[in-house]
Amino acid sequence: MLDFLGTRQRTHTCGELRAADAGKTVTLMGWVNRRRDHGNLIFLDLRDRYGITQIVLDKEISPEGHPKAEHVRPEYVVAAIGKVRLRGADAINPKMVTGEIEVAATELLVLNDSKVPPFSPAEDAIQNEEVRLKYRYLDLRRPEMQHNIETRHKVALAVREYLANQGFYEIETPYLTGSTPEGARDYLVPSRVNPGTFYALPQSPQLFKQILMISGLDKYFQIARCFRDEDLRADRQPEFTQIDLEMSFPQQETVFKVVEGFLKAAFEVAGEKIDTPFPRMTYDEAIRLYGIDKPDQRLPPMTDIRDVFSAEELGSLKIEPGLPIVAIVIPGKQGMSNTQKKVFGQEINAAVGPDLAWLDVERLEKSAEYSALAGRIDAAAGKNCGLARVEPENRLIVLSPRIGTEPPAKDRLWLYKKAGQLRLDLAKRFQDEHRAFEKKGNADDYKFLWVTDFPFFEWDEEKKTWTFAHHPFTSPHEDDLIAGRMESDPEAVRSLAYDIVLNGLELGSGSIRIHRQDVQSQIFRALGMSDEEAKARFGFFLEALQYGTPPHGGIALGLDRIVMILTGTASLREVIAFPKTAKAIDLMVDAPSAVRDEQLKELHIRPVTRS
RNA sequence: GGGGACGUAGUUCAGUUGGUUAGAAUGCUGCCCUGUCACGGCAGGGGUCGCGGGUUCGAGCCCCGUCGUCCCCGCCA
Repeated sequence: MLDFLGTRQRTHTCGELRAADAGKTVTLMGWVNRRRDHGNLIFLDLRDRYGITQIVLDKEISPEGHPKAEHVRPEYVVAAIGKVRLRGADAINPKMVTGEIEVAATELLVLNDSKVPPFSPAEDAIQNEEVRLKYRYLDLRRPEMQHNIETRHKVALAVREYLANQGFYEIETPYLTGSTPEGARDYLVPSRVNPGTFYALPQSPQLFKQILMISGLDKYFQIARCFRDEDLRADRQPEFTQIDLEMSFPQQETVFKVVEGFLKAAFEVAGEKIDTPFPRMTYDEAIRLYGIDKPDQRLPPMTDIRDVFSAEELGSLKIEPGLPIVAIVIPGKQGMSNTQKKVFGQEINAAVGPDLAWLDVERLEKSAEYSALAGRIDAAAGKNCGLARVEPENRLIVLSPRIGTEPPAKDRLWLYKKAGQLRLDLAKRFQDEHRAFEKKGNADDYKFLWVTDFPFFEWDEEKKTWTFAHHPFTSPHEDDLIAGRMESDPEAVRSLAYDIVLNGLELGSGSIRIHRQDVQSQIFRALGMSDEEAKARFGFFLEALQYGTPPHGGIALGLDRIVMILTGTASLREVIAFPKTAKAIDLMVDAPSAVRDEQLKELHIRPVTRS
């Protein structure tokens, strides 16, 4: 039998009563976390967002409430009315913040019952993610998830507050819109009143925020939902949230400062201190030192050690001339048994492939012929990594292209990327030994980095053409424009695009935009895009550009990823209230789903069955 | 699109070389218990071994297919 709430009101939450509250008459409401039945004495742990408080039902104190408590089960919703009292010295629970007190109930209202849940919110996350997602409301009751959602809220609020104080306006942009210039697939929404046409859900508010600058709004931000119909990953959901901003008349550094400011504020509300400003690194440097455009600086960089080899050594070791020789340090990795070394060797062989040779400097050290070389390698790599020495505290692997190797292995970029991948694979493989990925509770836990000077063009191997590396409204370096490199040497043109990287994760990406119509046309021409094509895709925007566009630029950061790092979780699903599976399915609402024929007809859509 | 891991009770898992009636813990149900807090004690119930097909005298176990979840590559610039 359920009780009616009547005019009862909650007086306190389940997380706030302390010893100082002893004697107060209170009304608590919440979910039954656990029930411990001792016959004439029943304990209920009452849970809400704020915590857990122990309620005692004593047959003598509450002859009516006690029998109700006998029938109460986990996840029932109850109201307990009674007096806060101090627990006896031996009954204090030091594990609970409310552990010094309990509520001796005089009255118990059973406000709602519950089916037996498929898993208990009182326990840690179950392995079965399918069940967690299907019963998301139960999963979200777990304190851990409530903490993640709380952190997300606090971060978003801190960002809003910071940006508002810096003079940014929060402005909403449409969800029902046209295709934006990111390269991903669009989610399409059919138009009923315009047969055969579709809206696209925004991959980002890119064009709108630029138009807001043309509109003279000066500083814009939005915590914006974005949609991209691409295959998913642990850190990629089909809909995700960006902290999106744009400002007029900025230099790159102006944008960096704003981002550093709100990140500092955001981390602070999550209880983490970070140092600003963040270091800067060019794209070329990132590739050379880390083999990737999003370096994880919790690990030592790579070193090109070609210079320490003598001509004879290069010859006798059969190393391809003219290409880098890359040394990779595996921190905190030393002693291996012969069996381990054998397995290790096979793993690296598989990872580097047939075009690259590799050697373990420890082996080199032991050879009479090369021990001096080993010392020089060690010194060079150590210096670059800021280490006094590499072997034997750390392990040193050297990677070089075999002599006579064919393209693509002859390409520096290919080699650096391959080495960078190996560096990460090895770091992941030995993370239990070096523990570089574990939080240490200081500012070093968060290695922020600005990566700048991205190449403007990118070679599309599939389409055999140059394509834009960022998006087509990114401004090239003025110097490269002045020097005429757009035509003469497109590969060398740098863009005013920048990424913000944290611990090897791309947090966000932005650029200074093109504000001049003549430059914009030049870019489209360089990309081989005809005036007609450009007009068809972005006509409204090109038109807008011609009405007094101020220099402007901005950035967008993944809110979900920031919260993921702050909560130390391994998947975006842990920080999104209602996420989707790797196949973009919402298991709780069962979306996407088939719709009625009439609905399709109304939308002028006919399904095609693929054979 | 490709590769990998997993799928057995509500949940977490075990299940040997293919061999009787598929087990454990926990949760669940009932009874008992006035100081527990992962309470405890006694008793009980609970299975389409993801699904379909095949091999076999016999399949949770072997084979083929399929579905689902997760991870990675491609993709997402």
